[in-house]
Amino acid sequence: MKRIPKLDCETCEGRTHSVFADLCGNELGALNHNKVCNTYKKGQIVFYEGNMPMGLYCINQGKIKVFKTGRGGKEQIVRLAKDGDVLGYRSLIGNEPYTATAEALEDSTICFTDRKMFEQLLQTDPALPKNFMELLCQELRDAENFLQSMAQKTVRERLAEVILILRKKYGTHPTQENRLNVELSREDIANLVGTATETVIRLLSDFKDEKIVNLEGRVLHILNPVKLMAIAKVDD
Amino acid sequence: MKRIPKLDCETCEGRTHSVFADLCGNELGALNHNKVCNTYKKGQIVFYEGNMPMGLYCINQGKIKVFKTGRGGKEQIVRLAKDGDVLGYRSLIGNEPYTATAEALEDSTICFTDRKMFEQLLQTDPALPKNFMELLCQELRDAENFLQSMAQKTVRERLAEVILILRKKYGTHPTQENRLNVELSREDIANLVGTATETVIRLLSDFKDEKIVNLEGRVLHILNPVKLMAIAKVDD
DNA sequence: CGACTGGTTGAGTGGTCTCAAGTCCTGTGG
DNA sequence: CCACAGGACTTGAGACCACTCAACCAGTCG
Repeated sequence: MKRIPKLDCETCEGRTHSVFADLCGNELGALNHNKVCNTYKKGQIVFYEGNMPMGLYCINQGKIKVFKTGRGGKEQIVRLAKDGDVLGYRSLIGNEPYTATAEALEDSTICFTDRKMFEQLLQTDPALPKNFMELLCQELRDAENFLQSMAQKTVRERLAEVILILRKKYGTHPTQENRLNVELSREDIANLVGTATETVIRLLSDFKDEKIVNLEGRVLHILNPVKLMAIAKVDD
Repeated sequence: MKRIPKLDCETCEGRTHSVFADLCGNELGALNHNKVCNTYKKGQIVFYEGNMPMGLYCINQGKIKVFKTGRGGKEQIVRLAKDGDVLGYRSLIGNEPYTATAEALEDSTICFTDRKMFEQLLQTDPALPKNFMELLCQELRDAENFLQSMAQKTVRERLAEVILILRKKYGTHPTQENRLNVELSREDIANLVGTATETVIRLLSDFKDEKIVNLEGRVLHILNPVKLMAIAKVDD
């Protein structure tokens, strides 16, 4: 992690689609004045499970995984984040220690505002609580949907679902239509699906044999999204 | 379901611990004026997955399960509710169809306020958005914790965890210290744990043999909570 | 009294996990 | 440039947890 010169919220690409989309000039100014910006190298930790949140993280650029660590050290990824997403607000609002750890999946730049600023913004801007409520509702819906998948689907079905979720979250490569715009290790995929790494490898290999995806190392192409949806048993 | 005379929010036992705890006199009056009250018999549906929410439900008295229905009709219970809890706010705030069905676990009385009133209250009372944010944060944390359990624990471990969750949520019988204050069918327990009914029966029977619980039909006594916690691998 | 629902028990199957033995990469230092 | 170490990835074999299917019992209701 390394401090870098302040980025300007005003021109931040991600912000326009974020929970801070409709901050007015004054508030933006205050936010700009208060925050600090940092870069994180791939693999570096943004915050640790168990620590108290001191403020809010906003991703300017990059990809982050948020995971809980169980007995035996096995990770369960509970959220994925990208440019424009905020991090750590769950524990900040609930005023409790982080229940998960956030780690950079690739080199990322992330801004930080302290708790005080955050609470002040929450009070001055009436749209902000509303936006956060809606964000929380979405997250909760996603979590409950995935909970159901965990409980009722096979690993094969969940893997198909996860690949579709990755496409929805991170989209496809700018120039290559079918290429997922994120590269995860087999282990990360397993920790997302909730299974063993070996099982992911075997099933991905099956998908490749069935011409549903193509694999070149961590680069994944979706060749047959329709079939993938059929396997995942999702409708959208 | 049957309409009953209006209950008074002012004297509602549950409200004092609820998200509406700090409504002022004016707002309470408006709420009282607007709402309607109904009784639901055990097994009756409060709202259906897929329908649009028309307002907010507040449980005056009773117990409710909220579940999602998967292919093959298998239910996954995603939430349990009791006196003082609000229902259906997730979809109401998110302005989307219900993603789950709510059904009475026992005879219950539930009040209903329409969307308009709800939105008005949300704007007039600054504490309300805050309370809902905190509620959503809790729910999200619980959902993520349970997601991890689903992914990493065995059915036996999850069953132990669920029994402890039931105790935490509904408490114990007024007169019998160890007796769970809720009676669920084996199938409901299975739909909570995310397993087959037969598996729940076998494992509960194991717990009984090990003197961890006692069973008389649906009445469950926790004889050895320490051992239960050890099995569930939880800390609190 | 049958029909029905909820609970229980048994047998067999198979999906997934674990363990173990490699192979393939990639970065590093000589 | 090569050798090497370490991590990521792959493949195989065996074990077992949990599911499904099926039969049966107990209580309840019309």
